[in-house]
Amino acid sequence: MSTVNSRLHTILRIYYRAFSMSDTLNGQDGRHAADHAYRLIRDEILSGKRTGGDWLREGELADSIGVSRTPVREALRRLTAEGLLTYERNKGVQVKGWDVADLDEIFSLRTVLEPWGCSLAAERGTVDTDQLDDLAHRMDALVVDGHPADLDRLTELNNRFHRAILDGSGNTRLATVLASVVQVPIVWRTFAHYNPESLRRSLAHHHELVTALRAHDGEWAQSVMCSHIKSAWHSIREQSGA
Amino acid sequence: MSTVNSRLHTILRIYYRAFSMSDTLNGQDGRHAADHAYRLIRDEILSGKRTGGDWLREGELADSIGVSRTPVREALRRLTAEGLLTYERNKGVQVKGWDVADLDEIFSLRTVLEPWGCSLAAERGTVDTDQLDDLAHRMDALVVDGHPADLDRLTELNNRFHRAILDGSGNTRLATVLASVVQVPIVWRTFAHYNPESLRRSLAHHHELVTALRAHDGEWAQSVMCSHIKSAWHSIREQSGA
DNA sequence: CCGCTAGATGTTGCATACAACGAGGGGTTT
DNA sequence: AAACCCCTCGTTGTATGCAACATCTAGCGG
Repeated sequence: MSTVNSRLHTILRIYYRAFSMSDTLNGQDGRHAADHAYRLIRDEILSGKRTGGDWLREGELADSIGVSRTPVREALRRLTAEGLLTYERNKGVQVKGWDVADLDEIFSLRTVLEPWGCSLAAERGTVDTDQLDDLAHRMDALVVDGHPADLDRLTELNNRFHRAILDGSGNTRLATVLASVVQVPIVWRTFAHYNPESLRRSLAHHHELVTALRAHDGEWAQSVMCSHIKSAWHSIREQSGA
Repeated sequence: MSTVNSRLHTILRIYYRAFSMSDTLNGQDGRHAADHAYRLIRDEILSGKRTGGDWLREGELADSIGVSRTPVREALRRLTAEGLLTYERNKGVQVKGWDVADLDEIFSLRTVLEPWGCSLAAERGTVDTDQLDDLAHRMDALVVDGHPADLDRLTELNNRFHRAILDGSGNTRLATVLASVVQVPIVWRTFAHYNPESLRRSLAHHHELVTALRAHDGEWAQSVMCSHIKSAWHSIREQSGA
C-alpha cells in the first residue's frame, strides 16, 4: 500500500510538473525546487490555509508541490528557523499557534525597536522620504470611508513603509530582527481589526512620520512611531476580544 | 577519480564512525547526525578554526564529520539562517566575516534591548537572583589580579548570567532575538579585550544588577545594564584599535 | 474488563546516485 | 595577441531507497 501510494504520487508529481512548466519561466526563480517549496508553504501558512497546530507531512507537501521530499525538508527547516513552524525530532513539523500573549510580546518588542530605529533614521536622514510619501498616499487611496478596500495590498504597502524606515536606520540587523518577529502577526491581518477611526489615525501617523523624518527630528519621529505602534496594538487587542 | 575519492571517503567515514561510537553515548544527542554536524561546524566557526571568507564544502565536511552530505546540508542551512554563514546558490556557503561596523550594530542593539529586558525582569521579579548571585561570584573567582583565568568558562558564565535575566523579562522572543544577534561577538572573545580595570568594573556591574533586581527597581537595573553594555562595547572597540 | 506487548503502518532521518550548474583551461578563430 | 567557445571537472541541487523511530491496534494474559 505504501509502495503503491508512493508510485501513484510520483506519477502525479510528473504530471504536475509537465503542466506547470509554463509558469516556471515567469516566476523569478520558481524553477528552484527548494525556494519554490518554501514560498508555497509559507504562503499557505500566512494565508491561513494551514492553521495553528496542523501537522505538515513532508510527503504530502512534496506531492502537492511537485518536487521530492528533499527540497521540501529544506523549506520546512527554513520556516522552522524563522519561527513559523515548530519541529519535533522524528515527528515532523506543525504550524505554530499563537495567542494574545504572543501578540503582546511582539508588539512590546516593536514598541521598543521601531521607534528607536525611526529616530536613528531621522537623524541620519538617509531615508527616501519621497518614496515614503508615495507609499503613504497610496495607502490613503486604498481606504474608502474608513474601510480598507484591498487588505492584502494595504498590508503590503504598510510593510514596505515600515521596512523602508528601518533600512534607513543604518542598522541592518535591526531590520532583520524585526522582520523575523513581525511576520507572525501578518497572519492576524492587522488592518482587518481597525475601526474607521484607528485606520484614519494610522494613515495620519504615516504622513506625520514623513514630515518628522524630513525635519531630521529624531525625537519627533520616535514618538510618532511609538504612538503608531501602540495604536495598532490597541486596535488589535480590542478587536480580538482581549 | 571522483568515484575513487567517493569510495575512499566512504571507507574513511565508516572507520571514523567505528572509532567514535564510544563518545556518542555521553553526548546528550550527539548520535543524531544533523545535530552533531551542526554543533561541530558551529564550534569550528566560533573557535576561529574556520575564519571569515572560508568556503565550506559539503563533501569535505561530511567526510571529516563522518556523515553523509544530507545532514551536513541541513546544518549549513541552519547556520546560514542564524547568520554565521552566507549562502550562494550553486556555489555553497562561506563563513561570514565581520568588522567593527558589525560590532557597532550588535552593541547598539544590545544597548537598547538588554536594559529594557532587564527593567522588565526587575519589575516582574521573576528572576532567580540567588542563581544570578552565584554566577556573579563564580565569575569573580575566575578572575585573578584583574586577568581572566579561563576565558571560555568566564564567557559561558557571563552568557548564562545575561540569559537568565532575559528569561526573567517574560518576553521569550526578546531572548531569542538577542541570542541570534549576540553570537557573532562570541568569536571576538569579549573578555580577551578587557583591561584589568574594565574587567573589575564588569564584575561589579553584575553584583549591582543582582541588587537592583532584588530591589525590583526597574530603572536602576536598566541603567546598570546600560552602563554594563556600553562599558563592554568601549573595551572591545578600544582594544580592536578602532 | 484492563493492561500490556508485538506487529503493522506511516512518518521522518540518512545515505547515495544522478542531474544541473559554474569555474577554469585549452583550443580555435579573428 | 586577444576574444571566444567548448569541454572537463568539481561542487551543489534533487530524487530515491532504505533504516530508524513513533503511533496505533490486535491479540494475549492477568
